[in-house]
Amino acid sequence: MTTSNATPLRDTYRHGDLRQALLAAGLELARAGGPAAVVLRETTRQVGVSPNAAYRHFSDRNALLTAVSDAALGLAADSMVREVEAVASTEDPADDARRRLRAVGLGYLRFAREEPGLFRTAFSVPDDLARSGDASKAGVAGLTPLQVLSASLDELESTGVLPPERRQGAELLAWSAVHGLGMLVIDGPLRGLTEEMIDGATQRLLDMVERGI
Amino acid sequence: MTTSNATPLRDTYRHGDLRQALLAAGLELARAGGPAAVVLRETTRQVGVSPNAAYRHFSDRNALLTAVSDAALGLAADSMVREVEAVASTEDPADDARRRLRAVGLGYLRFAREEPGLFRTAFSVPDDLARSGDASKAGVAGLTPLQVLSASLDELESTGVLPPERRQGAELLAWSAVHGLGMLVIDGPLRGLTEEMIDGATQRLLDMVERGI
DNA sequence: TGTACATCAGTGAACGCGCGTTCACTGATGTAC
DNA sequence: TGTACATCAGTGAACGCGCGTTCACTGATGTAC
Repeated sequence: MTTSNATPLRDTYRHGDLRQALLAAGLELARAGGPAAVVLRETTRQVGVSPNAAYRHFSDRNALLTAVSDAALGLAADSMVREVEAVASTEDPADDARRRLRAVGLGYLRFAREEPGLFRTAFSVPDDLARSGDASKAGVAGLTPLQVLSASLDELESTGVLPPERRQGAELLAWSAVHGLGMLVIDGPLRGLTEEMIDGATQRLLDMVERGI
Repeated sequence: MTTSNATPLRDTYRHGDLRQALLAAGLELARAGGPAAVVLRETTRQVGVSPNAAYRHFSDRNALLTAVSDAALGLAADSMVREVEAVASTEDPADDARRRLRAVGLGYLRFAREEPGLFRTAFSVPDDLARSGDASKAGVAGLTPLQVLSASLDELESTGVLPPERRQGAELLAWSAVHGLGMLVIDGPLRGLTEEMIDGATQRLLDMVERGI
């Protein structure tokens, strides 16, 4: 099964592009039910194809889930980028950088709250920092979530807000804080909080990151 | 099935205490394989009892998983309490309080790293803040993880380290930071980090919480 | 104290289900001459 | 341009598996008289 994860060598298929169609169907299943809902047979059913047809494009169920998970990470990146781009620039670059870092966190948490199924799927496949910049995990802007965060932290450093000695590894701190709140809010003990409470907690959490990073 | 979740009315059973035995077996399965490994049939197999015997003590598989999850939370609380108790008191109560809050976080992260299967199981059953103090989630000290954290924050306030206006909701901030790091480290993109790197990240994360809470 | 009876924890067998995966195949498409 | 052939995306049928759950039961234990 050499073509399973690679770009197909031909560009004509009976189906059109079954790989893409399966991926899209898998994403919808993940959106509605998280990683466990990405069932190979159901995915093919959605597309209207026999179950084993999937094996032409994915070596097994796990390869499909990984592809769906990567795509979900790309969508998370999109949400983050969208929030960052909504920040208007002023003549105070340091303040802009600060507000953009907050936007990164806001976009991440917005994604977790609006698409909990995709959020859980994005982090359901064990990953590695070394692969957190893979193009397969990038959104439409071409950046992965980690890269969006890193770029924001770079800006924070270059504008003098973040001292250089605190720059290295700062990703882990910001990411942890925001990831933890996301997890606790969608699945965990903070599930029962009202929208307003979550908004408040989010702002205070971003304050903490800004102050403590 | 009225006796499923309650304490049995009789104290003699053929098995001794099947409910407890199933719970213990479920915990071992969770320890090794996370929540998905808590399979009802496998649990009864471990105990040496027929599959349907479990239905005398748990209304269904989900009730068993919930009980296992609660027990795992209790073990997390134990780990936190152990770390807090290892902090020697000095004549500086404010510094003691600070170091004890760090110990709370350290115990939480130690549990996540040493028992990833139990950690994941503890947070696999959707919960509610209102139920985060239930006795079923308490460890040997009688406290749940949230209660251990709250007690530490109370101490931080009473010693004047944490201003009263920042006390409310401070649980969410500390919890999020530490929970996120735990999740990212055991399952997520930070899985590949060395022990030393995780230790370093932990210290910096606790610095951030202390500074930013 | 002895006996008859009720309780109910655990048994044994079976169920339907849906899953992931494999097999031998078919027939539309692309290509070489 | 026409024909023969090779490729290979998708088919149809089947598999073994282990799951959660239900059924009618049994026989040891506790209890009432």
